[in-house]
Amino acid sequence: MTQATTSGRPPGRPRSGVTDVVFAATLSTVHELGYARATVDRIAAAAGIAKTTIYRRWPSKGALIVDCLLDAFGPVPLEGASRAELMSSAIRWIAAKIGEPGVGDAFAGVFSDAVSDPALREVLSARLQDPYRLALQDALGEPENRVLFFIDVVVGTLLHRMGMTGEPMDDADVAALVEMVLPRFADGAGHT
Amino acid sequence: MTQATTSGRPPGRPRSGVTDVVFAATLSTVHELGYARATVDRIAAAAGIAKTTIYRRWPSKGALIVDCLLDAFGPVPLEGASRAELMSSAIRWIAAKIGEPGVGDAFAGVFSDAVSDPALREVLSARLQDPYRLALQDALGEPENRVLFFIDVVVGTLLHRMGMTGEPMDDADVAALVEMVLPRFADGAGHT
DNA sequence: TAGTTTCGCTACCAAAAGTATCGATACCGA
DNA sequence: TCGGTATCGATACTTTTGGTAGCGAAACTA
Repeated sequence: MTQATTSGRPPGRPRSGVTDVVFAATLSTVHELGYARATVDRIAAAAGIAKTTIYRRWPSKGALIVDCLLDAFGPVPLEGASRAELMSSAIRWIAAKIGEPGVGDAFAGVFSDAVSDPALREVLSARLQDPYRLALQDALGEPENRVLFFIDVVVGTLLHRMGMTGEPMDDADVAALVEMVLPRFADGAGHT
Repeated sequence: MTQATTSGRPPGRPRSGVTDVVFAATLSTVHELGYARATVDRIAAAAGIAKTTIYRRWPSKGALIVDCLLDAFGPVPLEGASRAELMSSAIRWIAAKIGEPGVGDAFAGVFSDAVSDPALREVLSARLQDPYRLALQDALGEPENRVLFFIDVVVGTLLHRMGMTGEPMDDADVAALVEMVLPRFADGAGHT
């Protein structure tokens, strides 16, 4: 529950370690009620803590969701013998993550909020998109604009399906997405 | 200002023809302030009418935006000698429409709201997506799931770019999108 | 025990969607 | 010209929700 007591810890009551509980409560609440009805009050109740405690740690609901998604996603598994395998596994990985209960709704939800909130858009871009963009640039040796386009296509397609149907994309269509994207990225062909 | 007075009109004061003014006010307000700050109050003020008048015609803000988008988009220009030309022009058409001031923001905004509002999602799917889906199925002779996938890719990509950057996709990337999509749709190749 | 910080709790504010009411107005038919 | 009817603008209201303020209690250090 409490932090390690090794070195110069600041005085006062230590913060209780509730981030994991809050993340789990966030995803399950979003999964049960949808993004809009997953109010901060309800998330706090599901986590068994007070709403004010959430606002002591995260400056806004959007920032909480972004952190929650960061925790849910983790690093991209950029593995594969060839570029084709690497990109294929990355696409299937993000598709599977978005299909996990609550994750897709939360993702589409923050994305929606970011449309009319430049500050949240900045958070979303810098905290969530940039790490994956940089990892992809590094692994593929592609310029920034190509990787951004790749992300637009893959994530945009998956979120559009999620937003229009409420369900994640099935395996067959994910496979079609892989087959559509790969020829323009897997080898040196194609450019912007 | 008033309706035609030809035949059996219902008694009472006729509705004033303000839909065009409201649509224009909606787009310009969304363009100026963004989706979230384009409240119904402000839209009504921009249109020079009362908020209650808007709610007499549209049951919700989402329905208003969908109608506004329907009016802004109009029918798809499905023309072109070959399938490739037809699809290419359709993609460029929707990209250009989304790039028009206010349209992209409004589109991304309702889409966002629809994520956590099944009723609005139904409106969005039936009123906005289905007409274009059916027209494409008819023009291309493709099954429903293929056309839905096509729409997911094209619209999803364009909206993701709009949502992450706040700016519509530029011509070069739209061209890249066309080149990516065409080979999997323009001929009989590829299937889900 | 004194000092410091976080805790939960309650109350609160502001914004915005949507509703209710009411007098005024515009149209029809007689 | 005069009722009948339905819409108009205006105002006030309810409800929900993100976010803030203040307070006494609890947890930790020295």
